[in-house]
Amino acid sequence: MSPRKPASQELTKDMILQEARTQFIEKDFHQVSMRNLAKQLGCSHGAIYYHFKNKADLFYAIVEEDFSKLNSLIDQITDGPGDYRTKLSQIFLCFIEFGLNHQSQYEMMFMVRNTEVDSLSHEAANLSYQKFAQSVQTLSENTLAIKDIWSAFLSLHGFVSHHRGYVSSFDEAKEAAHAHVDFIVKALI
Amino acid sequence: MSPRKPASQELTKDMILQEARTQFIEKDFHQVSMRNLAKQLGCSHGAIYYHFKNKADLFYAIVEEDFSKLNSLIDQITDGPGDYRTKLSQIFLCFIEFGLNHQSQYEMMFMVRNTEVDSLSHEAANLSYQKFAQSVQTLSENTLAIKDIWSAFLSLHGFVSHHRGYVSSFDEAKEAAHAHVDFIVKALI
DNA sequence: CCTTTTATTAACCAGTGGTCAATAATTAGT
DNA sequence: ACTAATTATTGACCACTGGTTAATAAAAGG
Repeated sequence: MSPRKPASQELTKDMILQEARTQFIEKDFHQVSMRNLAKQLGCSHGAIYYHFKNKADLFYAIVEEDFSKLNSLIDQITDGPGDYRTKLSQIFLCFIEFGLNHQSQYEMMFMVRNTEVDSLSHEAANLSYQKFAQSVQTLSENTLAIKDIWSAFLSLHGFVSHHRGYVSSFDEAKEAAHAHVDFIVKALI
Repeated sequence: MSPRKPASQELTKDMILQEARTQFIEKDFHQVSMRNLAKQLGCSHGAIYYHFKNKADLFYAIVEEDFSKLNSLIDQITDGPGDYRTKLSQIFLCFIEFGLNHQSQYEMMFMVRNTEVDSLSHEAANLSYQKFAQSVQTLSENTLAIKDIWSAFLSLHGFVSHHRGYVSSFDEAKEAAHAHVDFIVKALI
């Protein structure tokens, strides 16, 4: 009713992000609506627009945060123990695991073709690939061709983008993922 | 104004399909709206629902027709001249070419995860893969493992689904496509 | 010529992302 | 403590979306 709530009930960016994250697990970017978020948060949908420029901006904040975690994971594997080939497989599996355990984020980063989202996620997706490619490259001590690394990435992308929606987590596609990674490594080495 | 137009101006399924096809080249399933189709056709959007059950039904008619062309192309290559390895590459390239020259159709068939569309396209996508897998299998004289054929398919899918939206036709990704196909064949044989 | 079938419209429904003037709660300044 | 400025929220609005349906005019059939 009142145009501003008392301080104890005030909306924060974190509250919005938390609710958005919750819904983002079950639904994708297009299925989560600002109005339903507002309803769950007990505010009007207009209030969200005070904290975030628009829908893409809100969800990109989530995507960005999660993808920085993926970069850390890749670093951990690259700098960790194990031989070249094992590490390579680990990175590939890690990418697939991330994609299937953060399906909405993956979709927004690598699949949504949308003028609103593009400006944000296009750059971030590129950066994420750079990270991937650089790790693979250094790991192979520059023996791999750039175009082959790119093909490997696209092949991983194919696996994730196909299974998205058909499995609810990486575990359900674990075996298939291992087989696919073996396939890619075979082409690569 | 009048509730029914004179016979000369009556709407037909073909007119709707034609307009939908035109817009489907430039926009994807979600970007083409029934209302805009109607506007271009000079009718009310309700009229379209007399000819098609719903939006998914209308666009699936287009997708179905185009994908049967893909199946024919694969057959042509399989039964045509050339050695095993050349044919294999040809089929892979053909799949990519089709995907990038019919991007909206490809998206609806293999990428849209939507309850309305799923029931229709899920089955058709499966059938299309069956065709692909069977051709590759017979071509290799049953020397290839089923899981490897599946991996090859997913790798092709990764190429198409990545380039969708970034290139406007196969030609713009021709070189990259050849490199990617070589990559896949390397893993396969 | 009358009746039935068929194709169309326009109003309607529930939903979407996004904007904005009005305004109440909070904070800053004196 | 009082006032002025700032800040956060609402709810009405806009222009869209897919989809449904009663009314009805044109066409077809008897």
